[in-house]
Amino acid sequence: MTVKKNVRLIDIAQRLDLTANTVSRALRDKSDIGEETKELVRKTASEMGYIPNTIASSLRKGSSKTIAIVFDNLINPYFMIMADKIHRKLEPLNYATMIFAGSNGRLGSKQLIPIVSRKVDAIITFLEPTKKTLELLNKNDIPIILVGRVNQSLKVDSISTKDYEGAYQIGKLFVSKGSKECGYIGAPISVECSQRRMSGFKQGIIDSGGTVSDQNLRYMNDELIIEDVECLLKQNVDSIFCFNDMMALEVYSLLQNKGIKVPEEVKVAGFDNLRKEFTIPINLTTIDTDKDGIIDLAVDTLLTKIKSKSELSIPRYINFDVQLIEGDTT
Amino acid sequence: MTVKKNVRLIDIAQRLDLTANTVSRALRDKSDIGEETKELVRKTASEMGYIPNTIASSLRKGSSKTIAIVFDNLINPYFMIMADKIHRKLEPLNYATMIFAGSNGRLGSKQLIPIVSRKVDAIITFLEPTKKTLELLNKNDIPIILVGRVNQSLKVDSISTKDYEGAYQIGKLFVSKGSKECGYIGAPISVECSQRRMSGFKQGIIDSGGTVSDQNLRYMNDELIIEDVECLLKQNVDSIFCFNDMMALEVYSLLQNKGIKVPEEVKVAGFDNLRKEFTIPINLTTIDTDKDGIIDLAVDTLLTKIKSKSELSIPRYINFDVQLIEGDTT
DNA sequence: CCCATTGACATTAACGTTAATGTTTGATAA
DNA sequence: TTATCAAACATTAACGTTAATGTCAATGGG
Repeated sequence: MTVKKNVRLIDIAQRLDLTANTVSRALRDKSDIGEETKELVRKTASEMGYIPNTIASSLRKGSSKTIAIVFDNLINPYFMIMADKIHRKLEPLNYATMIFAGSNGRLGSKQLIPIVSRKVDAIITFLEPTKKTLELLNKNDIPIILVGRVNQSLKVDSISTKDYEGAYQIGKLFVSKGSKECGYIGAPISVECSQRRMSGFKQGIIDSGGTVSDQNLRYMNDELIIEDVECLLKQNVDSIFCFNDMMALEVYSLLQNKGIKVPEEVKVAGFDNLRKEFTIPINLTTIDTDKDGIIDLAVDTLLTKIKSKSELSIPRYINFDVQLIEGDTT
Repeated sequence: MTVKKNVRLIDIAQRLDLTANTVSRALRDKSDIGEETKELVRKTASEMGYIPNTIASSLRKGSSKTIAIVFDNLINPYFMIMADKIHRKLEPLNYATMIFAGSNGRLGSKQLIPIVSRKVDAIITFLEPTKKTLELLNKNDIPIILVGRVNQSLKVDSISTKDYEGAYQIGKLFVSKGSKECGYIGAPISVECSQRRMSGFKQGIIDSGGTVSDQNLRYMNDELIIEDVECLLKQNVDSIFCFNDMMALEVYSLLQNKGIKVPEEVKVAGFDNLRKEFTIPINLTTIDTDKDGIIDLAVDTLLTKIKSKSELSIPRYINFDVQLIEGDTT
C-alpha cells in the first residue's frame, strides 16, 4: 500500500527540478512558462495524480469558487428546479454549489455566518435578506441576488416575474369560464409577491365583470390549507387561484377527496408551471414563468459582480414576462 | 464608509495586546487560556464583528467542515427529500452541504475531482461509485457512503432498503386484489436494486398463484415510459408496479389520459412513499422506506468515519425494513 | 530557600497555493 | 561591442489559522 499522501505542486516540482511556482503557473497556462515545460508539467501532474487543493488556492486568492444557494425548504419542486438549473450552469465553470437554509422565510445575519465564513463568491437567495444581512455582505464584498421575491424597499438586485400580470390573466380566465365567485389562497401575508398576485387577480376579475369578495382572498398560515379551502367552499366559491402550483395541487387533491369535480364545480389554477420540468399527474392551469431566463440572468449577473468587485451599483429589479397555460382544471 | 476589511484573529489580538494564537484558543475555549481572557476575547470578537475564516482553518486543519452529496438529477423528489434530511442533520453540527452531479448514473473519478479538490470531509452518494473513484477516495482519506443502491460487489458502505421484500408484498397484493396479468416497469437494467425489486415482485406473484410473463418485466430506457405502458397494455396487463413513486405517477397520469380507470381496470403501485414528505395529489399504493432511519444511519456512520480516519474497515451493507402502504390505486 | 510544577500566555512554523518581484541567459539593436 | 530586452525560470512572502513548542512568573512542597 502506498503512503496516503496527496500530491502537491512541490512534489511535481521536485520531480522535475523546478519550483512550485513554476509548476503552478505552468498548469494555469501562464505566458512566462516555456511551452515544453508546460507540456512536461501537465504530463507529470497527470501521471502523479495531482489534484489541486482548492482550499489553499482559495485562501491565497480570496475566492473559493463556490456559490451559496439559500432557501427555506428543499422539499419544494420550485426551489429544486431552480437549484438544478443553477447547478447545471455553474458546474462547467468550476463553481461548486452549497445549499443553505434560511429561517422563517428570511435570510438573517445569523444564518449568514457559515456562508460568509466559507468565503463563498456569491449568494443566490430565494428569501428576503434582512438589512443586517445586506450590510454584512457588503462589508465582506459578497454579491447577492434575490430570486422570485422582489421587494423594492430592499437594496438588493432582484429577479422575478410579472406577478401582477400573470395573476390578472388568471382572474380574467376564471370569469370568462363562467366563474361567479372567485377565491385566492396566497402565501403568508409577509410575502410581497403573493400580495402582487392577489392584486392582479382581483383586478383581472373586476375588469372582466366578475366578483370577488375580500374575505375570499386568503393568506395561508401554518400550512393548514384545508381550512382555507373549506372556508372558501362555504362562501360558495367556484374557482380557486393558488399562490403556486404545489398549493394548487393540494387544493385539487382536497377537492377530489370531497367529491367535488374540477373544473365543472370548482376551477383551480396555480403559478409556476412546474409541469415544464417536473412530473405532475395533473394538467393544471397555471402561469408559466421563464425559469431558465431568470436563472441565466441571475447567474450571469453574479458572475459579472464577482469579477468587478467592490463596485456597488444601484440595485436592479427585473421582472420577467409570464405566459398563461390553460390546463384541464379550468 | 468603513474600510472593507475582514476582522481577523490578529486584529482582535492587537486590540487586546495578545497574540493571534491566544485569541484563537480563547475562542475555541481551550484549557490553557484564563477565564477572564476568554470572556474578554469573546466580547471583543463579537464587538468587532469577527467571522472566522473557514478556508484558512480548513487549510491548516485539513478538514473543511463540508459534506458532498452526489446524485444524478436534482429534480427528483426522492433525492430532494434525502438531501433535505441530510442538510437538516448536518447544519446544527456546523457542516455545510455541497451538491454535485454524477454522470450517466455513476460517480466516476472525473466528477470526483472538484469534490476531492475541495477537501470535503465525506461524501454521501446516491450513485454507484466506480472502482477508480473508490481508490481515489481511499488515497485521499475521504469516507463515502452509498445510499439506496446497495451493490455487494462494491467495497463501499451502503445503506438501502429491503427491495426484494417490498416488491414481494406488492406482487402478493396485486394478485390478492384480483390481478390476472402483472407488469413491472423498472429502472435501466444496470440498476441493481431495480433487479431485486423485479425478482421480489415476480416471486410474490408466483407465491400467490398469479402470473407474470417475462416480457412484461421491463426496463425503462431514455425516459420514454409511455412506450412501456403501451406495450404492457397490449399484453392485457391489469396491474403495473413501478420502480418508484414518480414513475408510478407518470403511469397513472398516462392511464388517466387514455381513459383507463385506476384501480378498476389497471392497478398501479410505486416504491418510496414520497407522500410522507411530499405533496402528491394521488394516494398511491407504495412501499414505505424509512428515509429518516436511512439518513440518520448514513450521516452517523460518516461522522464516525471522519473522526477515526484511515481505519479502513470491512464495508457494511445494511438494508432497512419496509412497509406496505395501501392507497387508492389498488 | 531552592527546585519542580503549573497556569497563562508568546513564538514559530506549517497547511498548499500564488502574486510580486528577482535572477539568469541568450538574443537584439545601436 | 555593449547596453537593452525578453523569455524562462527562481525566490520570497503572504493568505488566516492552528499545532507544537517555548517562556516566564507565581505557587507549592520538602
